[in-house]
Amino acid sequence: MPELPEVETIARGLRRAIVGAQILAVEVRKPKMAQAPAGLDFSAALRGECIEAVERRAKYVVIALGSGRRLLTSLRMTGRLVVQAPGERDFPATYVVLDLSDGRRLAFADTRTFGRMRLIEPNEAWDAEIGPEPLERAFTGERFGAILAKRRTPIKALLLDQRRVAGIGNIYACESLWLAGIRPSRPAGSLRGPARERLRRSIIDVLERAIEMRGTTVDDYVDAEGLKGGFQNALAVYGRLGEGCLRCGSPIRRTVIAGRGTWWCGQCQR
DNA sequence: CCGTTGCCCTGCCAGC
DNA sequence: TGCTGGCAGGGCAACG
Repeated sequence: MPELPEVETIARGLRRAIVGAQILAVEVRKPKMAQAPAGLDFSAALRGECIEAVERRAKYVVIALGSGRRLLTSLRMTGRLVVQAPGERDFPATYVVLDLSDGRRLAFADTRTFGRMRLIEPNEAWDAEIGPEPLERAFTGERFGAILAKRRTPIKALLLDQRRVAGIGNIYACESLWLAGIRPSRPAGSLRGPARERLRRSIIDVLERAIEMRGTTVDDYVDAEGLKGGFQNALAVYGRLGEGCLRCGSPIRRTVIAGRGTWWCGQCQR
């Protein structure tokens, strides 16, 4: 499930691989997965574009194009964005293929077809509603405090809300709350002082360590080279129902918050 | 405005 | 063995 660390890993891999390449041809095999602004044809608009940069914003891979347009990719749960050598076989469920000038291909595959590519006009403020990047300087204690203040929603639900903080998904929400020793159901606004600062630092720490280990592969995730991540071996709570807490030994519990499975330690998360 | 619920979609797996 | 139902979940729409 690509979240911030996985998307960051993919974006870094793509940056090395495809910046400077030109898009020669585009094949869309499932039209709903390749969206363009009104009046534009996705394939025709991309044909001939140069790839100038690859960035990440929240859980989106952002490919900056010569025209000033941008190609966004949202991988959702099972999406893959992989660079393939000439003649290499398709991944299963490959739905959009960009043929590059050097013969390689950028393939977008997704078994569950929840993922999307979306072409964005140069001046479109597509990320106006998305919250601050937790690994940037602007994610200060003061800013985090303002985001949590007076919110009665469970802190776990708030962390998953991309309008509040960018890039955190279910795995890293669970892991950050465990590291900070905070119960996932706690009202966001009840976190103040040291607990709130512990959570902010835990979010940053967990995301940075996960990026170092090239993300978490639970089942599907692979990076731009098709390689699995390593952080699944460092998970403290996610998916560990009934196993011992790494801090206190009591069994990890599972509940549902905001419609998502939530793993946590009833003993040391308060 | 705010917060919650349901839907999209397929693969996997426990249970019968 | 083969089927079925439940679960996995990011982002969005609909609802109260």
